[in-house]
Amino acid sequence: MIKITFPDNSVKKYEKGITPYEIAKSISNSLAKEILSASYDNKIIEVHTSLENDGSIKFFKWDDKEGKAAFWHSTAHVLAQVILEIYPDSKLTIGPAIESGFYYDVDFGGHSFSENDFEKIEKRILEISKENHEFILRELSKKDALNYYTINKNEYKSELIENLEGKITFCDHSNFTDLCKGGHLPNTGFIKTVKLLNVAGAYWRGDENNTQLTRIYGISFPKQKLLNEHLEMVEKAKKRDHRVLGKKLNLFTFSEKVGQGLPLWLPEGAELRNRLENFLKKAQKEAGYEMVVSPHIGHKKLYETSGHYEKYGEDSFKPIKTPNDNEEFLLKPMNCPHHCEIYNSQQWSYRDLPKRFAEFGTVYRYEQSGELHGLTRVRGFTQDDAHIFCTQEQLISEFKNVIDLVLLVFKSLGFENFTTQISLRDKENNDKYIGSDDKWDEAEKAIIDATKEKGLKYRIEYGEAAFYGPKLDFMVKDALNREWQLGTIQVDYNLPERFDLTYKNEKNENSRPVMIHRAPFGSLERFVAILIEHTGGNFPLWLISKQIVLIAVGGNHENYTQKVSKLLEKSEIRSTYDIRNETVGKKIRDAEKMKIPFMGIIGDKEIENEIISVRAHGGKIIGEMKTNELVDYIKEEEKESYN
RNA sequence: GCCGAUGUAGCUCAGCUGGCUAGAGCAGCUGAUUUGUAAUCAGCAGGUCGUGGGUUCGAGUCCCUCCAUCGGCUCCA
Repeated sequence: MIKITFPDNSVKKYEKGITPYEIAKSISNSLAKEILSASYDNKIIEVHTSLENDGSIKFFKWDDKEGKAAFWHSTAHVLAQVILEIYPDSKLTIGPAIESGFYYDVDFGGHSFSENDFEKIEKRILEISKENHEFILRELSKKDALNYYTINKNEYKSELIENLEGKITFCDHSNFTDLCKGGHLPNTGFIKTVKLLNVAGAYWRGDENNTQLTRIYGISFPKQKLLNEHLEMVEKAKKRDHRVLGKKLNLFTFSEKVGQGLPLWLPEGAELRNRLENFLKKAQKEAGYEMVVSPHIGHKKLYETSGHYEKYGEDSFKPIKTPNDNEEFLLKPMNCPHHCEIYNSQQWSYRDLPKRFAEFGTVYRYEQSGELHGLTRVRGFTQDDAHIFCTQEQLISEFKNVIDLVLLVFKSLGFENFTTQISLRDKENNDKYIGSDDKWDEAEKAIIDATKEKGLKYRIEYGEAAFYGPKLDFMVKDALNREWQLGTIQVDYNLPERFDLTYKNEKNENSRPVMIHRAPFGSLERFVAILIEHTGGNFPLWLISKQIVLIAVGGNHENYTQKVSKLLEKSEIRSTYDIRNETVGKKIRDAEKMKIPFMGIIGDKEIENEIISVRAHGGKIIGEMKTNELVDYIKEEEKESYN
């Protein structure tokens, strides 16, 4: 007998060799029906795995992350089976579950695979699923495993096995077998509906020098209803897409003639963007920053000095030449070299530090065409950049101050669900980094301590640091759950060296300052994009371009309406009016579509009593008020909208 | 850059297997209406069907090139 502990800490004795599925069944039939996966001593196991020792068990259902993972991974197996059935010459590689669904990477050889192939595959997956094949994991020696894929001519699987230690496991179901570490459904019968979503190219092992495989994405569910719900959710999310809303709300546009990845800000969008800039300018001024301005191009030598030309020159826009071809300039891909030269324009004492130079600097980078994405990935964008030049001793406190600034920005705009990523050096491969180990250790420790102290949720990524220093990034997800980096704080030991930046220390000796790159928004473009998706276009009152629209009843009350609108504007309420010859209903509908927070109705009754009938976006009636009351009301609401 | 898909009016879309002057709704313009909390009615105008080439008696529809967009991969100073 073995002792098995349950999540509620109760312990029961079972025959040795019992499986999680049998245990579930012993508790109740309905539980057994719902069990998708299980773990034993916190290790994911198969529901048909025999338990030989004491341990603690957990069952996973559809509502658990682990349950979904088993479900989707198992579906990937059936997908693979069908692919081999239809395309016997194709080679399978890997097929994991992902956050929402699964994929399988396949080498189809020369065959071109497209969405047109989906239907027959989906149909066949469901046919097989209905046959209730059990997933059975079995162990093989490395030799036998390699042998299997030598016979079946699959060098991808062989490569995977070569890199595995210990026991190799295969998973069988129906007539299909696949190298697999485990984590499956009891049987295929659970899969009631499957939808293949798209085809993509993906390089073997994520390396672009390797063969490009065909990746098939899909998702499956235990009930048809769940699939429908999922598809509805995706449709809904698409409506929040900043590219869709940006068009509807007249915020920005792109033009083929201007060029890809080069956004054009329309008046409403530009106003919003200006307001964001002003907000940050004010906060930065309070935090001791000084604004600087630098040109959009810089001499090639500047970037040779900074090292950027050597590292990225090939992938950049080509240099601009002078008419006599004697000199070359680059569109600036970053602001730091300029700011280094600003620092270098005079001599500093340790008493002057830290210097904090800030600029809304527009930069140009040649991003690969396939990478461009609305406003989140563009070729010309404006960073809310600043560079802090400080002593090594000041680093920690400066770093913390920057975190505070980023948090202020995020809080004011209602970003609550962000995560942070600390990017450190690769532990093994230390050569590619610039600067002494001591300084790196100190800087890395400073970042980790500061992040912990501020109580931030963080994950550490080794090897993700820039070659010049470690960094802390603030990540936020978009409408479709894709993660984007917004704010960033980076420590830099390289540029002060390359630009020979100095200050006089207490002993009147030249000392090297440390540099911090930081951008709370990251870029105005990406930030606005994510802001659009977060708010669904319902921007906070302090930020939105038009706070209220005054709607004249009929076409007749235009003078009074315009007069009130001007009065509001004088009191710094951002007001507009609608005196078109249209019905009130129509004008309200239009204002609703443009997501204007407040609507003020003005007709005979209002003119007579010198009041305005106010309605909020979404239909809530605020009530009737005098102009000055309305001003106070909106101002109060605006204050609250800062969070 | 790579894999796959898409591109028809300002916007959202229809146009089946190639066949007379390419359609609709919204937006726009004109007129009527002077309106009370999410669409008043009527009329008009608007398209070298992304670009360039090809196949065909005939191309929005089939093939190729390029451009752009979308979903991924790689990349992201």
